Amino acid sequence: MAELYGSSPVKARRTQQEINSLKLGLVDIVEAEQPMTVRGVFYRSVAAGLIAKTDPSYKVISRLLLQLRRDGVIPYSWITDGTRWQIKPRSFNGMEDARIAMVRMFRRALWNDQDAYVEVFAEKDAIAGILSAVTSEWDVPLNVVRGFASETFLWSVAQDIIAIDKPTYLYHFGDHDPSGLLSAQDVERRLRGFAPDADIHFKRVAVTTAQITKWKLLTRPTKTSTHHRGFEGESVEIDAISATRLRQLVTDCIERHIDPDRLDRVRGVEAVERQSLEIALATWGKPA
DNA sequence: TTGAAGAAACCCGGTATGCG
DNA sequence: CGCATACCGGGTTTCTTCAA
Repeated sequence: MAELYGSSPVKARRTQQEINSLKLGLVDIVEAEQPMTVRGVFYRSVAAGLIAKTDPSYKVISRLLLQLRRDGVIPYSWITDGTRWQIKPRSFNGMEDARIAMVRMFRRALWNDQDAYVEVFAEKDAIAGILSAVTSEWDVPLNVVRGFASETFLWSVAQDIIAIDKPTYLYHFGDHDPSGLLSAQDVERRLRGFAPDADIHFKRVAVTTAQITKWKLLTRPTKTSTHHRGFEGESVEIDAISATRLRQLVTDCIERHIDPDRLDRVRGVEAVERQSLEIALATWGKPA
């Protein structure tokens, strides 16, 4: 059996051939699921058995992805970095430009007419891209926690929940490992603390032990130095679940709270309003 | 040359240890 | 005993340094 890179106690260097086949594997992964984060590619590589889940291995992946992009093999647009951002006011190249943008971005708040309110939580950036494809479509907030949530962040989420004042359904996506479970529990506990009167229903959607057996997910040894009390068995990264299944999971979570008749009505109103907006703005900025 | 390791930036929880 | 601190665990990305 081939030794996984990085798992050997001997620091064996990769040959050029091994590096090349690793690169081919990376290209396959990125091509299939782009856009994704460097971290996301790393986890997918682990799930695919390409590399061990260790810090050095992560660095190898990140370096190879750098090369592949600089060499023009992988387009830059296929790799995303949600941790750096730009602050800039929205500005327009004239009124016509503004008019087009306004009509395009107009959306009716879908949940105003629904009896429930939904938010989704992701433990890490690596799956945020996958989940956001669905949450955006449904106008659902996606909260990316990054390990353990900050007090600041949870407080502001709680303020939204309090203000909306409806039965609130929170769905959490994270790893099946001691800290992952604790982090989810911690999000729930602190949110309830900040919004004690809110009607909150919190559910950890993934990774569950049922999913591990049902989908035969790739496991890794559990680190047992902290947080491990009461945790049995191997750990599983949420990245081991395919993007398709993850998308299906979120879709199910969200759609069960949607009343289709009311949705139809909102969509109808939205279409009419967008049209009105277009008409109203048609002469905007043009000489009478 | 390049792989491995360390550092930097930031947010956390839990536990062990030592001090007062 | 209670508190502060250190260190381990969880999350992300990139750059620099050192050794083979």
